[in-house]
Amino acid sequence: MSVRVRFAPSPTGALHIGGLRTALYNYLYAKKNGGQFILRIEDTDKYRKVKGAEEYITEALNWSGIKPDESPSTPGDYGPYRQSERVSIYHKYIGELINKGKAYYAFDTNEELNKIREDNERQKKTFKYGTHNRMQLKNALSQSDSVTKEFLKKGPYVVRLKVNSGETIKIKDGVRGLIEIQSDEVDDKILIKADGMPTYHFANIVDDHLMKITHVIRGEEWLPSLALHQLIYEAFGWEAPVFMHLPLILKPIGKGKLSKRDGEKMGFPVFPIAWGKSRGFKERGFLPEALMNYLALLGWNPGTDEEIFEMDALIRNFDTKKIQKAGAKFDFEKARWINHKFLGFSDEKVILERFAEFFDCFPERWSKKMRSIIYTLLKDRLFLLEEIKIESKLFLVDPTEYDVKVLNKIQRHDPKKIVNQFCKLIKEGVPVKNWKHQIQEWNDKEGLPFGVIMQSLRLAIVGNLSGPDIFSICEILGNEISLRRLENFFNHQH
RNA sequence: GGCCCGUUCGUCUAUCGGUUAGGACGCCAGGUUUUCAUCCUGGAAAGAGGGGUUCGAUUCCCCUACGGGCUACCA
Repeated sequence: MSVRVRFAPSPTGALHIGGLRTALYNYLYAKKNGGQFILRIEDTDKYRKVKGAEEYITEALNWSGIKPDESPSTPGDYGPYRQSERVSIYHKYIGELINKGKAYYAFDTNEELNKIREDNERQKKTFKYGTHNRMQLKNALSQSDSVTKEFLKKGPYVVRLKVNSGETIKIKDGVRGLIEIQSDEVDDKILIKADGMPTYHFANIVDDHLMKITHVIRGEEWLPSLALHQLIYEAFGWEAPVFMHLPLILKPIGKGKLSKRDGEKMGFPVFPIAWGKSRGFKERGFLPEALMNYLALLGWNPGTDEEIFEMDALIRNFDTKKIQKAGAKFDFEKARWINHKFLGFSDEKVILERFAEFFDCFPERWSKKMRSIIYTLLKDRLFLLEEIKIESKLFLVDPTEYDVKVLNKIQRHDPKKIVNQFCKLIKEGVPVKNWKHQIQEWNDKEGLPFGVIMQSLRLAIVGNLSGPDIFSICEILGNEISLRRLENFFNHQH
């Protein structure tokens, strides 16, 4: 049987890296086993549905290089599966469960149940709709058929799963091994809501069955629902897929799982691509394959010391046996480092073209060749593509201030005199590649420490002592601008 | 509170009962770069605690502690 996996997000907002990682693991598993990966939008909650979220998910996955292998068979529809479009299917299957006596209608209102919940809480008890109290509540089991019929006519109603008492549910999890849960811990969960929509639990199982999903790889937050899901499979008499629950991605500092809001708060992205005002990994200058590499390593390892993997290597090496059990804290620094590595071995031309938006800070007059030269000069310094903007600033803006500390340190060697000497070189038309030699000759008489000469030049050209090779900078700047900067320094009141 | 899952350097992790507990990020030091960064070399840094099982436990079992998740007509 061919491996079929799915990623099933609900469109309640942007996908964050936790969800993305789940998608990635599913994708890797499918590709590793020559199976199919499908995308299913779980939009059964019309109140929480967020406009644009589905499009976001599709785009984010696309950017990440995770492409679904299948679309609904509806003509003209190339999008993902949507549960909202499959409501009639769920209705058909809930009928089956009701007929089998595995599910039943219930009529308790939200208010009634909330009141009981509150009362229970005051007594420090947990309310569970189930064997021990369902006969005291308003449903098809506790009422006569004629009363039920009337309620059904009036509506609204829900459908609940009938969970038996005293059973031990045993399920094997591909990551965690055998998990045992007492059926009394599972309540008679609602399968069909009052608005006629299925709950996640029900739609999920029906779809996974119908779509012939063989492996369910999802976040650990679903582990408590596992028994319920197993029970639904059993109620239908269906074979359950293999479950694998992934450890959660945790906040880098503080408590709890990483949330969508942590992004802006902590200064690192949590979304693959921009969502509203918050910039994503894409906008910060991550190569998608670098992000995938980092995400893959967050909760999984290849069992070797190797850490840098492109997608095909990820697929080749992926092994669910190596999935971690404990939650992992998100580490932005490491993600940056991996991106730096990818930048390091990526072809410059490809970067220039594929990530053109990061070179928008370059003036139009700069030729292709010029851009390439500058990027090459900057490349080793970059961790994120967004840094190009800051790193390239020194080519665009003449310094107006000079690092005072450095100035004080070299003052006694008369940096102006040194700078003036470089001015002379330019005026005499000496090419940059000969500057070093010429200035050394000049210095034979002066006897200055060579470091001071270099520092003076750098200070005059960029204003401080950081940045790439100063001669390369002058070469790129050209004689005119270099001379201007040197003269500015010369005329500056220090 | 109840239920479930988890626990190796600060972080991500390796370890099929016997290891000087390995690697990576970050950090520190040195080198290269006559700057900074990159890069290279080196260093500090870990088995939550207590009981078992065993000739021997980081590794297997139990308890405690701590961390996480769930506890909706949300997913």
